[in-house]
Amino acid sequence: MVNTTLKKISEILGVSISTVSRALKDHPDISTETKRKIVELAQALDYEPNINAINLRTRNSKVLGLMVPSLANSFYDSFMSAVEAASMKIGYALVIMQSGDDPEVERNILKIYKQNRVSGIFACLSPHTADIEAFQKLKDLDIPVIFFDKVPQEDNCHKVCIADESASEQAARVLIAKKKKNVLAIFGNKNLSITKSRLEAFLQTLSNHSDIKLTIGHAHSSQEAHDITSAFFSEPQKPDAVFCMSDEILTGAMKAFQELKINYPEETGIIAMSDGYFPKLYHPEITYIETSGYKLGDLAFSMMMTCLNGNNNFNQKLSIDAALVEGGSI
Amino acid sequence: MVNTTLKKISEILGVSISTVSRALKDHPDISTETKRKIVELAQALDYEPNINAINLRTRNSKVLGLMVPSLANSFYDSFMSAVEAASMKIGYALVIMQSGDDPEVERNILKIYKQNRVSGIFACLSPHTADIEAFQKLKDLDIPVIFFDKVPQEDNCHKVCIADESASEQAARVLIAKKKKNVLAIFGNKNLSITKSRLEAFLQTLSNHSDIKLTIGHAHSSQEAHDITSAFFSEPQKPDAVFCMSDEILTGAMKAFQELKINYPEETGIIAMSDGYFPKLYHPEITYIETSGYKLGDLAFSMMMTCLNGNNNFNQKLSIDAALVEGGSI
DNA sequence: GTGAAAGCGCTAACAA
DNA sequence: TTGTTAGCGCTTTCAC
Repeated sequence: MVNTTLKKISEILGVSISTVSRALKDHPDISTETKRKIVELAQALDYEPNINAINLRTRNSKVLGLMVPSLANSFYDSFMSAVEAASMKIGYALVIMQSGDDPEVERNILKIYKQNRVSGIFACLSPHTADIEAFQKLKDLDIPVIFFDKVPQEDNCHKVCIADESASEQAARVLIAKKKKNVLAIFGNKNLSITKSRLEAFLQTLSNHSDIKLTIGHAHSSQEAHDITSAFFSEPQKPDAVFCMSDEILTGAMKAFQELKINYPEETGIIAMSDGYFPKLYHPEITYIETSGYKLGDLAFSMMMTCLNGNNNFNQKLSIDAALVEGGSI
Repeated sequence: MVNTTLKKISEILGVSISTVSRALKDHPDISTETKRKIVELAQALDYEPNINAINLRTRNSKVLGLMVPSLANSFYDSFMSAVEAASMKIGYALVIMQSGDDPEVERNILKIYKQNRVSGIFACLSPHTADIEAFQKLKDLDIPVIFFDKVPQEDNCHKVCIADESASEQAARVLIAKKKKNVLAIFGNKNLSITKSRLEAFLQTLSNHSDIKLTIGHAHSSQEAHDITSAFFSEPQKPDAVFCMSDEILTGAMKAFQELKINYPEETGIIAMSDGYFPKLYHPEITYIETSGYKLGDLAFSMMMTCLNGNNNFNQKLSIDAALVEGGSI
């Protein structure tokens, strides 16, 4: 069977296509009686407008693109969840595609978005993306791009991020306040800008506290975080606090805690940066600096709305503040 | 600026629109020379075909819909990840929308998919969805629907599931093999068919083992699973094994274990059904029956392909087998 | 209050 | 080998 169209309805009722179109939009010109008949028939025939025809005619689509390295990541999931919910609320559909951290796939995704004439794009870059020219070109077509989380260095673009510096500064302040003296701090991949900014602010905050012995580790996986933790707690001088830059690192460290039967917060404290899901899995719950994917999603979406409403000529980086959530682990 | 169109290219080159169209499709009719000129100019002008026009003209879109209760769920994430990757490979885009377990939102999503003239739909129902008539109507429009995970009771539809019966039967067999005598089994929401089938097979398998004392709990959240576990381990007759129907329940039970400092597998065993991510978070790792979202996604996608290729007249429920993964927790 | 007509960008049957 | 034409389903201006 084929979809109901305005033409079909107009033929059955013996009116013109434009009358049907107007009636269905509740146009004031159309008489109540005609309107009633048309709306009734449309309902009976399960009429749904063909979005493709509308987009073609009106030259704008209610579709947004969202490009992300991987769908299987709880931070991005909450980001997407927020964006999807907000989009649906205003009648936009979201086309989500994963790049697998491959710049070539990224270019391909961009092409698909262009072909689909999306109204805007949310993009989280792969660490290997050197060149954002393809993104910049979209400006000429009035397609706004909001970069999130992993954003480019360039200034002339829109980006939203976690306030990394402030967040890891807060974590460092907790360590100071709790009078920790021998801290193991585990960060992620050195090449990621997110690692760099978190590490830098962390060191900066602790720089005038020479009484704190600080050991920095870099883990590329949960397993590596486990191994690092394990190694340091086998030494005679055990750390009295562990800092974890991310959920991935936290789960690795906690597995080591369980393995070595380390009691926290008594024997040692632990603090993390997280969106809050994993810290609540443990008992006692982990104290963490909250970096919420939901909030970031909301922020990105409102920036998108600003662009879509024509205020496109600002180049701005917005950050969301992180807050300390006490769990009792330090 | 405005997008490049066939017309624009044809005007510049002084040829007809159809020549341009054919050249860009590498149609054999067009001379090599004309083809070269056209392709070059198209590239220079960043030409990308307008999908809306193509869809309108060809009456079919390369878009699939995927409806899921929530994006923030690791099982669904891996499902979506598999479906998205497979879709992209054959040039389809995925429109993901979350229902929030609200049947009204589900209806709305369906409407949007219909308006967008998607080629097919993957759907995971909310527990409250009583009536799948709206889905069945899509058959008339030749839009295949593949239900996954939470599927309707009806026979005349396509569905893919974890082999729930076999999976929970395997879990029960482990309990028997390990000679457990006092088992706490925590299941999910009673109204879900997934709970029903898992529970039924579990009970069935244990039915001729009257020496095993079995307590069934139902938890609607991780917190409730925690509370149930906590309560039962405060009794004098502590269980010697805990079975968790899902990750959500497992994490709740494990939090209780940590709180009560229960040593497993020594004091009590624990076994779960999971896709494997959460069981590996703990030490010792949790023994589980694997229910993989990726595999289910692949299966759903291949079923979709079958439908899209015209083999739509089968009503089938396919399941993927679950396997035991030993973690050392029981 | 309603209709006719043009056109969004593309494909494909038919003509030359 | 290339061009002409009609039409996909819709919106919107202009006319009556």
